[in-house]
Amino acid sequence: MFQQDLIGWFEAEQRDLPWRKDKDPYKVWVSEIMLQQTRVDTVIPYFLRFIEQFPTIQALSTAEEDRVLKAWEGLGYYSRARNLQSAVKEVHENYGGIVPDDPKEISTLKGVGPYTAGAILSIAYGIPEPAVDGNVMRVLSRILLIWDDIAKASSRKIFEEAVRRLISHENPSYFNQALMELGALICTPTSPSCLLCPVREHCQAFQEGSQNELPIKTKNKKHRHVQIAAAVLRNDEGKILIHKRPEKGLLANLWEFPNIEVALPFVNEKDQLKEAVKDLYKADIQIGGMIGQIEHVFSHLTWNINAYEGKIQSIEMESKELKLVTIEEMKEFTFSVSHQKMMKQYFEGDE
DNA sequence: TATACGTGGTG
DNA sequence: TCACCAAGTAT
Repeated sequence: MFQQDLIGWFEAEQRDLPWRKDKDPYKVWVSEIMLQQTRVDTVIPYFLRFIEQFPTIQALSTAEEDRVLKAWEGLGYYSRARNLQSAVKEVHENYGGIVPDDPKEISTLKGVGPYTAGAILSIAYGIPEPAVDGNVMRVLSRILLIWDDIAKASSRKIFEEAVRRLISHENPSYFNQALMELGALICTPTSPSCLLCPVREHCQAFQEGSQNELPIKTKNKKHRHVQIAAAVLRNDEGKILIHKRPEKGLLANLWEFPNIEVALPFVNEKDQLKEAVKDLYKADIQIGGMIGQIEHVFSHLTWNINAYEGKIQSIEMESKELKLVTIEEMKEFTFSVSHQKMMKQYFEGDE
């Protein structure tokens, strides 16, 4: 029987992962958010530090957002962290600190979409709800010979219906986790290990030899490139000017060095940056030499940063989004990896 | 429905 | 080198 073969394999072969130590709905929740579009090996150290720092719903709901972002620094998709804290506060205040076990209720929480709702409900509460991620679509497309394009949003419900038909009501937690684990370890995107697969006898793609043609997934478009000019600016005390990014959009609420998107060609960018800093931050600055050129690739765009050093002649510090900090203080603020690269270039050239 | 949203690993 | 990816969600 398919369910038995799948779950039996999972019981024998599952990886020893820190979020599998218990079924605390809060910890399951944190792990599922971190694992969105993110590799297991990357998540492990973040999960351990995060749970150590914020062990309970109570702890996370009362934490400073800046500390939460700092704990997330380097993990990417930072709105996950802010949505998680917002949703945890909601549970703390309106659900008595108990993660709801109802599909409709849990789905109203920020950052909890159809996959995460199903994952928490099945893993923490043993409720037979589908948890369809990329692994599950890949595995089931092969087992059931489903040729729909998994890149299309409309395909997910096809797989959810399949899971509703197949899911073990005896152990929905292991059933869902086993599908994902199988996708991660055996039924991989390229060159799946069908000869090691515990359910190959149930797999229609294996029977007809089409496992390498599935799943169907259309390609994404190539992304755009953006030219950035940025500067590490110090005043006569040696303090460095940093700026908090807007609360929406790319790298929301993270800190950065003053920078602009270069509209006009290369030659003027130092002047453009100087003028922008004057307008935006009411600062008179002098931009000096280049400290580095950084390419930073996001999922949907690439930044090509020309980074300069510079001096602050005068500045009106009014805005909360602006700070002059020492190098030591700077470590307390959350920066994107692109700006960490700048920092590194600057300090390597500073010796 | 399509696009914005990060990062580091990989064949 | 580089496209593709890895336990998706919000808008």
